[in-house]
Amino acid sequence: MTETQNRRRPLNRGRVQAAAVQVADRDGLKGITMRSVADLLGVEAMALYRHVSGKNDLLDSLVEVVVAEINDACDALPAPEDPADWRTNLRRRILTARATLLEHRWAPALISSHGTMGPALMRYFDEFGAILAAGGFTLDTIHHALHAFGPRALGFSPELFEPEAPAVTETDLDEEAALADMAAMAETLPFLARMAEHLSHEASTTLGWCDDQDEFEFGLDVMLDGLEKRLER
Amino acid sequence: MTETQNRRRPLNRGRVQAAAVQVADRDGLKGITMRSVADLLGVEAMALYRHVSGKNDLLDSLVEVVVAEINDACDALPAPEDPADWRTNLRRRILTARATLLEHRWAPALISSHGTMGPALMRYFDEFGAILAAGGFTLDTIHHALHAFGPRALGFSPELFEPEAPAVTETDLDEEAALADMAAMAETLPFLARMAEHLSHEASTTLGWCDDQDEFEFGLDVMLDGLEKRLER
DNA sequence: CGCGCCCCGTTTACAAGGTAAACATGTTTA
DNA sequence: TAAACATGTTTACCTTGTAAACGGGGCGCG
Repeated sequence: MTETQNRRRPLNRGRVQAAAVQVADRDGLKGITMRSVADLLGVEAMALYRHVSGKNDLLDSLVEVVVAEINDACDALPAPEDPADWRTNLRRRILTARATLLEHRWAPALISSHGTMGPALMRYFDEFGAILAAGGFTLDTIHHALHAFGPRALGFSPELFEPEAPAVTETDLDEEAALADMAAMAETLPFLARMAEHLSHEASTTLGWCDDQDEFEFGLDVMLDGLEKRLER
Repeated sequence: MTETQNRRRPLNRGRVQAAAVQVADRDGLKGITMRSVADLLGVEAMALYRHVSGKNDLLDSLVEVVVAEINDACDALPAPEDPADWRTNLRRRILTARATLLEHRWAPALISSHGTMGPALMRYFDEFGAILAAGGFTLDTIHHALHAFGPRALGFSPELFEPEAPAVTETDLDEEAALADMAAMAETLPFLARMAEHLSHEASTTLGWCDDQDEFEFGLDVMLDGLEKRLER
């Protein structure tokens, strides 16, 4: 019966990519394995090599797949009311990209580690730059801005400190140890100690310690403010 | 004779880390292999496991090693003239960190991919935050700023588009093909086409297309400007 | 002094994963 | 219909991380 399905749907690059995306969505980036992707397709690992030249090629192509999705989402946006309002237009585009990425949590890491610039990425940046140009920035400034944004242009910012597996069961936050930590910290890390205390006091206002979306928008707006200052008039 | 040297210098965590750094400096991150590191030490791979709990542990610890180096460099800096001049002080610290990272080109990728927060990193951010605090920022704003800076706080910004192996020999920039590309690009990517042309015209001013250091400082200053605006008075 | 224990590196072995090469089978073309 | 081709399978190999058992030398304790 798997055979019947195989006959029905012959393999092709698109199906391989789609399967890889599915695997990544389920098991994360490390879950992507020639064999795991092949399994999902009911096929042997070596079969994939007819359609991708190797794992690297597959991974690179996944970046393009995701960015293509982003482009689609951006295309679906209503046309900007005021083309000269670069700030609103850029912000909207970036947050749209972010929304798409949130459905593929593994994508940021992939994008960061694969410095390839395919057609989809180019198109994204073409329109990105066009928005800035419409806002009155010079080509030079735009060029710098593209570098300055970095991954933020695509809607994510690499977090230096990601918990990965927080998993602190209630019972194991040992009060005593925590206090000892605090005391030690206050000595060697006076500032962080102050901040930790401050944050724990108002922790109730936000969900968890740091709301990713909030942090992202804060950083984005800082960037936009800084850029605005460079708009010569 | 290797034996003699082994007897002379018994293995320990520090030497393992140092060897790993050396390998990475030479062959890049992917060059770090239990066996390659062991080889460099004149030892078998499994010997490393007495001092490191696994490759992951080794890699994590390398982050700390590098950041410790950064901290040393920052400690060697003369004391700030004006503690309230957060902008100058922060800028100096960040650029010092960057200078250190430039000697370990592999470090940024490592740091980005290992979301661990060891003592060295904590110390770095402790002083980082302290500078902002001395400048008059609220704890909340500082917290946001730390997120907003992200890797830039350590002196690097993830480049979305890294050439990796530029390697365009003079003979193979086929004039004809290049023009065809340009034409095709002007159609589908009008903005990038404009920018490419503009940049190629003034390419002589900077070395190569994009000067990393310049780009970095531009982004940094944009960020600082944006932050300055959030300094409530 | 000698015996046993432990520190530390070695040997051996295996599993996971990428991929080359030969092969089989069905489809298309001459 | 036979040859060429496309597509997936089988086998096999290599690299790399790591578990487990081993060995030997130095040090403390009887």
